Amino acid sequence: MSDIARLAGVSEATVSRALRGSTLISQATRERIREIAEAVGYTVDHTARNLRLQRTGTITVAVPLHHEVDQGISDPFFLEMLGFLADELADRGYDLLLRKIGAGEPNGLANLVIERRSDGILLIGQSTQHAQIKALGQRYKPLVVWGADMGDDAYITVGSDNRAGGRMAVEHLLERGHRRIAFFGDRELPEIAARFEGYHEALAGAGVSWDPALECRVTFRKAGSHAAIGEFLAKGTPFDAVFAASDQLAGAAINIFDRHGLNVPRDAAVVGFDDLMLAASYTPALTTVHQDLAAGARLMVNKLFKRMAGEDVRSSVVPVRLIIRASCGASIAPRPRRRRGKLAKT
Amino acid sequence: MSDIARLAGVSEATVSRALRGSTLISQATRERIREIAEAVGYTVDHTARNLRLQRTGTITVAVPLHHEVDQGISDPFFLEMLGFLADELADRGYDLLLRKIGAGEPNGLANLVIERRSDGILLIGQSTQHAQIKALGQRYKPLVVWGADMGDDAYITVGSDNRAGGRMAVEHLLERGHRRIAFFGDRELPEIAARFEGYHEALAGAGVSWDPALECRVTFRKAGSHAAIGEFLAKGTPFDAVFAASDQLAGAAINIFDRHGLNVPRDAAVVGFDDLMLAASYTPALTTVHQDLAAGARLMVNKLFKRMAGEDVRSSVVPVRLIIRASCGASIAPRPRRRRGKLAKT
DNA sequence: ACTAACACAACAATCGATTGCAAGATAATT
DNA sequence: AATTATCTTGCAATCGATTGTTGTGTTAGT
Repeated sequence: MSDIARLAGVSEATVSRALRGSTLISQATRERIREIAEAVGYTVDHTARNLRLQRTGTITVAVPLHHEVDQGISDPFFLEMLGFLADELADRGYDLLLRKIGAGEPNGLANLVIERRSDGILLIGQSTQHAQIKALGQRYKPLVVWGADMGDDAYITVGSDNRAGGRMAVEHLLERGHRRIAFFGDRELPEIAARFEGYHEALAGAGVSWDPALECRVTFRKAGSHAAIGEFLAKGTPFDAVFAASDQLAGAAINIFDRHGLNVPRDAAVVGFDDLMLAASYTPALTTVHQDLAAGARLMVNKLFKRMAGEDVRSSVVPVRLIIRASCGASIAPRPRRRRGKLAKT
Repeated sequence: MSDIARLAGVSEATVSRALRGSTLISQATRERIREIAEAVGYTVDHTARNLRLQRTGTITVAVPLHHEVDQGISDPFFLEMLGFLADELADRGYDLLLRKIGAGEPNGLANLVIERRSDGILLIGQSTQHAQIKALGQRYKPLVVWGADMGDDAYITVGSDNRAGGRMAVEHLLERGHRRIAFFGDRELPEIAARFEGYHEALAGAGVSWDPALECRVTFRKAGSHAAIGEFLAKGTPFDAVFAASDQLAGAAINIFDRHGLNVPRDAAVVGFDDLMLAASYTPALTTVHQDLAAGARLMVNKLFKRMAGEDVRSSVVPVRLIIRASCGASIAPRPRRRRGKLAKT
């Protein structure tokens, strides 16, 4: 910057003001300085700027990991969310700092704050860390969490209407005549718990009594989910449909059913939750509850910036809708047989 | 920090040295200062520290987008890679700054450098931007790219042995008696091109002539892939197996085949590439080429830090291996039929 | 007892940008 | 012509940490 000042024959102060477009500097010099800066390829040093402005220009996006999954993030849901958040933050000129919060590190969350590396925190999911998040939210304001509203106002959340989604999914299965609808998911996670509530509500609304044996408590960990679903099948509980708490889980379920000789949707209908991009590419394509992640990300970022500005904002819920595809049996096409090696046009 | 200095009755310089463990400070005062810092909950201000040290403590991880996919990152591959990179960087005390580089922004890559926001750049994939990356690599050293080695030494790459992977996949199909093996993928991407080479090599090695009609140029974009695969089927080119350039694509192919009444692996075997966590959950489970992303991420980060230290390092290639699952027909189990609603244990 | 050697700790400059206040230059008013 | 008002620009402090150099106190050697 001092180079620019020297070249332009003005002080650094003038350069700084000119480049920020301050009206204190005359139009003429402002443009002259801009041209010089352009010519020498100058860009401000963010580190210095941030130090002076007492900010970081960065937002932390943290992914809390469940205790079972300490090795890695596996759910593609995170990626889709991350993509949308990256866009929203980039639009506002902020950087995205990515962090993983292992359940093993007791104060992983608290560290985010005391390290002061970012101006705000976006948490993708609550995992099983509601208590820690709550503690953090009480003393740290620029925090927005994607997940379920826990009722207390300890921290701001943005999340899908999980209960409604669960209800819609199960009502659809009920309409199609299914009565023994299993629930696959880990109710320790707040969002999943809400989806379960919707499931339960729908059953109750249709006068179908719920058999606890229809619940398969399956975690998100890959090996765990396979084992849990296998055990569920081994128990032999009769069922004719499954509401899986995530698309990933639905996919795993369909796969394991297939290995056990059960066809979806013929032997059991399956409905998922998330509507990831790959949900349409599962075989059969997944009927699932669509979450509007773009809208969710925008809401999260908007709320975060409002909180950073000291405004008070409240949690909000993003509506969901049911996407009907093949896995619930809604559109089963007849399956002609073809001889291998001789495939004509279809 | 000045608070600590006052409390301890020493100068800020001493505090700084004590906290960094300098031996210039006596053991006694060092510990005393540490305790005080601990007590008042002090942590260094990274912004100030980085300014003084002329670094940022941050590594940019950038995802170049193909021109077709400007709306979002969709391939779960990125997420898995990202997770591993996050771990590696965290271990070294560096932050991970995430960026998307749209193909629409001509100098999106160059901006990364002139903005000086990070001490180094990791690029996940080359997309169709080899020329830009090359230009960047010539004047900016702390850059490591995940992808295919392009022969010229314009920039350092770490990547799977795509050619060998393609060869292994196709050799396996050949061994199982398949002869009309289609290739699904977008050869404009360097990695995919290498996989195609392996495919071609394997065919040549087995003395099987290649029919150009067996190539389906399908991009990664969801809608595009569906359309392209549909067209391929519509053309009616006979085939008995598919080598898909990614797991995601393989999944889409299986799904579309299914809609057209073709069963995998009965009517056509499918082999993918990546071995994403979800590959095992596809139905049928995907035979695919496993990439060791953990090793790849470690290599990338190691090389990057070496380059940042001024050392000269070379590109390297990570070996791959074939994972055989059901989609190539290797382990087709008989499929008993069950009546819906009456599922006994299996 | 005097000096050399050494261990500690403080001073002050530095990283690069921002900004309140003061001062200089120019134009306008009486 | 003198004075005020209006524009522009510069000075210097500031953000919080790091580090070369200097200064002080202690110990050891002869």
